[in-house]
Amino acid sequence: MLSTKYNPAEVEDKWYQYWMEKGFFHSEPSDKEPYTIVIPPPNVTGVLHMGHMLNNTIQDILVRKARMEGKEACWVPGTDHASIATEAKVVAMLRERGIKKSDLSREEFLKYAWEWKEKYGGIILEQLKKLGASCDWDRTRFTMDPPMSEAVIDVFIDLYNKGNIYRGLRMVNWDPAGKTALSDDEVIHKEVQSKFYHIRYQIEGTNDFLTIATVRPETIMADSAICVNPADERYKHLKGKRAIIPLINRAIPIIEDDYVAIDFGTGCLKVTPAHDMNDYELGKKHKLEVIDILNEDGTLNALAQLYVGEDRFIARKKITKALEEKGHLVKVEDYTSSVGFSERTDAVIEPRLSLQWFVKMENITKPALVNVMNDTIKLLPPKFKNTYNHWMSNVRDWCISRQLWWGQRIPAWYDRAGNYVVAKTKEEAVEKFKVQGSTSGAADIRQDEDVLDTWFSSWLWPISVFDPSIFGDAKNKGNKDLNYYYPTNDLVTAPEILFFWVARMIIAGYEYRGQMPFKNVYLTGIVRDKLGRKMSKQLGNSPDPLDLIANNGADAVRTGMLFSSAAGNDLPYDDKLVEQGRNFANKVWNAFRLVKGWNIDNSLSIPQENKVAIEWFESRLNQSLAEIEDHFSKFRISDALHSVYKLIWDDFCAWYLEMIKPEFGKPIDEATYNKTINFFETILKVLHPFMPFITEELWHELNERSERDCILVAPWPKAGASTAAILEEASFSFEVITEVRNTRNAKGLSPKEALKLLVKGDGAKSSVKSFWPIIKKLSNLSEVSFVGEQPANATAFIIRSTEFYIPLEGKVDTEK
RNA sequence: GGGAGCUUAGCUCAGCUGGUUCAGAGCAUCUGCCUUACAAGCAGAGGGUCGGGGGUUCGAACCCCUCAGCUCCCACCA
Repeated sequence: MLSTKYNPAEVEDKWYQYWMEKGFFHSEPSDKEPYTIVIPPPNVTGVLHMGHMLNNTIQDILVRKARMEGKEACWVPGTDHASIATEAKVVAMLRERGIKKSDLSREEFLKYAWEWKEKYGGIILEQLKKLGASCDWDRTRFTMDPPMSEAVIDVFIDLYNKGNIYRGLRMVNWDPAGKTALSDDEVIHKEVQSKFYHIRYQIEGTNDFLTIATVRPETIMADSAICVNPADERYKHLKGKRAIIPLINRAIPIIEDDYVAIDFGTGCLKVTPAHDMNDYELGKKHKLEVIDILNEDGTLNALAQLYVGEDRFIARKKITKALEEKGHLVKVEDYTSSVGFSERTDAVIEPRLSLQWFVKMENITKPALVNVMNDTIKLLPPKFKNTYNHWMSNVRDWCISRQLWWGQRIPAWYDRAGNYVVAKTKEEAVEKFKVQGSTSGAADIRQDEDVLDTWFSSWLWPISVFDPSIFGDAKNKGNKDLNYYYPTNDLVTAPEILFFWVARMIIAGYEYRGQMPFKNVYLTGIVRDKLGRKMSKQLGNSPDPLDLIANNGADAVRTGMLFSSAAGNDLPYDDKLVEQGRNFANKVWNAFRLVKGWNIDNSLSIPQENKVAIEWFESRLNQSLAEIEDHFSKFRISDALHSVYKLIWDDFCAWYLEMIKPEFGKPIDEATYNKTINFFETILKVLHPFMPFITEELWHELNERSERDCILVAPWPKAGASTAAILEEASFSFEVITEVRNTRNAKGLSPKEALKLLVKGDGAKSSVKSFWPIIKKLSNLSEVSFVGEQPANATAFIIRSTEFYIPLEGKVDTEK
């Protein structure tokens, strides 16, 4: 006797292993139409969280459906080296072991990092298997696999040779204590009580003054201009004049820019391009001088003229005093501002200009913009097109150097004089120096210390997973895999990386393949908790996905996640959803138990009502299949699941099975039974992409199967014709049945009395002729007779203009 | 500050082209049922000024204007 409860634990691992053993997930180029997805590679040291679950469930659904449709389905898995996040984790791990990164050489640090990667690198992929992800594991890639890294270097060199990579000044977060640049993620912003100093500058050639407000008076020696808003009436008279920096008496221009807020501070802004991110941009725009007055340890240098060698904060105190003495300090206000601190040394971050590597975007972005706007590449939901357009039309050059060790090291080499060449190896670099007339040998040159931005490797992902060898070699058209699988079909990812990653993959796709990397981009929402907060480790508000799977089964978790996740909308997660998924699996299981328990009598002929039931369900099934197909074609995956859910729970279980169910202990006729098995198989197939495990299990329970006859490769059912008439008749009949049951139940009446109370018609012309036996069966009304001759002693009831008659006398079956 | 979006039942949301699914679904709540597949179930019920106001239209949850509230992304304030 089969348990009334479905037990996923007994089933899921078994089938996953079977699929793997039989090689069902593996794909090779073939005659079939390819269907390809590349996974958004999770951080190599990451663990599975709810966002991954949602994302990968959607991908798996798409891949499984494509596989059933007879396509050559290929889902490429892999991981990302995620330089910042991984390096931070390794640093933290070392710290726990009492090792400071600063005490290690680059080589030693990288050795630890690779050890860490080897140890934890595979975890997340193993977790995806528990979810049922049907990836082609033979194709697993890592963004720092040697060939993948080589591709990244090739691209750098190629773009450099084409003039699309340059060295430029950029503000970085400088840690004066650690004497190192920090990535944005290593900076902790804190609200700090500070002072707002109002300082007056004399206007050249007059006895007038203007007053600026600053929190950093020690940087006035680095000022290049004073800026006011052109619309500011107060300062119209200053146009074209110059102001004199107090104490050092240097004259600087007064410029106008609407960047300056009229109502903030005094409306006059001191522009200090060397020591403020915004001022730098402003300085660039107005071609101002950049005067860097700080040393790398945060002390003032000779350019400052004053307080040379003093620390910036000491200098601040001293200069404030000096300004006050000279009458230049108008007032000091309390002010709260956000200040960046070094995560490593807790020193106040100094914005510092340094030479970084940039990708010049204007030469390579155009096809990426055009082909999204004209829907060659479709963003789903399309609302993201606006955002994309706005961003791509205003792209800034991409700073690709990162002050880290974990990643692809920039292939630039410097000689002692500071000249540089870009070359793949040291030997090549020496050669290039030689060509330039430099005498630097291998011992004289050193490689750039920085690594490349993680996205500079992952933007190649859809190409390099298939063939990493094509970059920087215009003649290389790529291998068989690349030509077969590229462009891929769908990309499923989170909207927050639309620009970081998606846009850049599109750029790289056109630059290196002259073709889009994927056709559709499905943007999922963020998984949130009940309070609407993003699920995160810190908050501890995320359930452990593996626990969820262990307790409810992967099928339940997959459907649970999908029940409420329209594309691009956030998913408010609730355990109830998984429970609903589990209940659904159980419902399917019990439907199977019912059918499995029937005895077949092949001498029985098919009863009329079963014929009708079959005809109806066939139509209803086809109607649903068309609906499901429509949802899929528009990437309404959640809606597709809802349709499947309704088809199975309501139509198949609640109506169809009840219609054909033989009386207890009695056998079923063979024709009905066979047809029912048939239907069951079909609904299992459409359910398979959502619930791969239970469907595979039941597929094998319903029939004897050969070794490779698995539901995951069973042909996807196509919608046939459905007859409107029978669907209409059925829905009307269901109304009648429901009315009869309800009226009687609600009022505790006999059917006879109940029918008198039924709703009167609304004018529709409907027939229930062929459904009459079914109505009688399902509403337990053996004595009710249908339209036509009104029997003697009968009373009529009407639903929607159709009359029914019930005898006033005689036995009315109320007991059943 | 720049951009995008949201507001429909207690909760989460559908509602796709303005008109036969038009006021819906699931969950939650309440009522009655351990009924021979399923209590992880079945049969029912209640619950709404479709954020407020104005407009266009024969007709508005849907289009326009406006007000209010919320969310996200980017840039971050001398």
